[in-house]
Amino acid sequence: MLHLDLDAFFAAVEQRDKPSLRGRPVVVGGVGGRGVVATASYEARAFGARSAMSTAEARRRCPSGTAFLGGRFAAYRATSDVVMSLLRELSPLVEPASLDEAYVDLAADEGHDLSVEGVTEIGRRLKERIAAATGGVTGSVGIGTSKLMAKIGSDLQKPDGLVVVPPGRELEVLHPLPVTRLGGVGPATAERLHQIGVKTVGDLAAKSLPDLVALAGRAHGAGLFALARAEDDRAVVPDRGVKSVSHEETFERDLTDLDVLGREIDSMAARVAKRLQASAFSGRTVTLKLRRYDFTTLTRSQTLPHSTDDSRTIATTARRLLVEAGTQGGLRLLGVGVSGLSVYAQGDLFAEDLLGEADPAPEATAEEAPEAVPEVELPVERRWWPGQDVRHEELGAGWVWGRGLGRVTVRFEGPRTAPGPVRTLAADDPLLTPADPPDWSQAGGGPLQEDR
DNA sequence: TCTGGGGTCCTAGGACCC
DNA sequence: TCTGGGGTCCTAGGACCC
Repeated sequence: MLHLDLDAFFAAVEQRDKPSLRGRPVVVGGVGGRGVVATASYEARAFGARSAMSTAEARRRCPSGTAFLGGRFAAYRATSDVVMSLLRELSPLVEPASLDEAYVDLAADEGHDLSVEGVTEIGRRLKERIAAATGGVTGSVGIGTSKLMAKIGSDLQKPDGLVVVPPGRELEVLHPLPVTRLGGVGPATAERLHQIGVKTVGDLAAKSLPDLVALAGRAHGAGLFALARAEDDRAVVPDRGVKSVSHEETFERDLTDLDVLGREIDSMAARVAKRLQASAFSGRTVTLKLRRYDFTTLTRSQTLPHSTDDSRTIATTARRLLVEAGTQGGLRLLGVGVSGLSVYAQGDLFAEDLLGEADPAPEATAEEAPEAVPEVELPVERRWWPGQDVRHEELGAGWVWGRGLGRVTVRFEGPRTAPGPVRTLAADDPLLTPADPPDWSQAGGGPLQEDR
């Protein structure tokens, strides 16, 4: 089994596409007042910036000149797709765990030499090919006899690491590690384990199955008992079906007004419906998620008699659940989700058509979706966000560094240019427009990164 | 200027059914 | 004329992952 973990992935893509940021601290995540860090570059980690930390805290820790960027998920997905394709050349059994992580069952391809030397060479060549194909994004690779050992291995020498755990050596690698390195041991389980004197995986292995079941529940307890012994027969599942679709939003300020919140629900329901329609799914259970002013979080759900992918049905249900739950004290977050998904959808009116005919139905509802999204007039500088790709008709391609007071600051550079100049423009400059992510690949077949 | 957003899985109680 | 039992569905919440 091989596990790949791309290093500080979002930040690495930003540094690739923005030459002026190479070698400098970069933080990617929410850039608003209530944002948190998704990824910090290794330069930013040196100042204490960490994933899941509030962006405000990361700003306090990092020096001025640190880039704080919102995410460019289209760019991350495109790079992730390139990497996943390389993995699929190794084996038909590839399980992406996220944009930046995947498991590969090397044994599913009979051509591989699965000796320690053989898999080491596979890992080495894979890392080279990834760096070359992505314009320099690096990854850490772990290889072992199970998903557990592969994942542990990829974590041991980050960044740009390669660790092979030879068969038979699992426990000597595993037992000295802190229990928190096991997947499934988060803050709550770690705290309870510490209370019974368990700090390392070796400590965990000394506990009985009934003790662990009492501590963590039946499934989780049995899972911990097995993992502590390096017993792990979890298979690589190439395509885990989607189980739910949701959208949620934390507001800049807490909201109380039912009309305002209702419009937020409409817009979130429209986004969820659009994604359901795009994937030809619909679902029966609508869930509303609320986070109150004091951070207490609750969900309310209703299962409908028929599957739906209709934004109005979703919105109406969610609005009803909001009225029942109440907005007392103010809400900092609302979320709308649909679960209980099935492939054929659109309620019983259309179900017959969809099942019976090749033509997958005129999607009238899809065309109507935008009507539910109110086009709110934003302050002119709010059109721009840090990290965003833009193009200026005279100055060329660049990205947004900052904004405010009716102005926007843009650095004009791209993945294949030298660090470029900065210009401050009027936020309503008609020559400035949002742009697609830049192309980092060497389309003309020129020298690749590895030649440097 | 504390604490995101997208998910998954598990547990537990009550309703309901045979 | 004390209280079956097992399975499924629904709802809610919690833990966890990246």
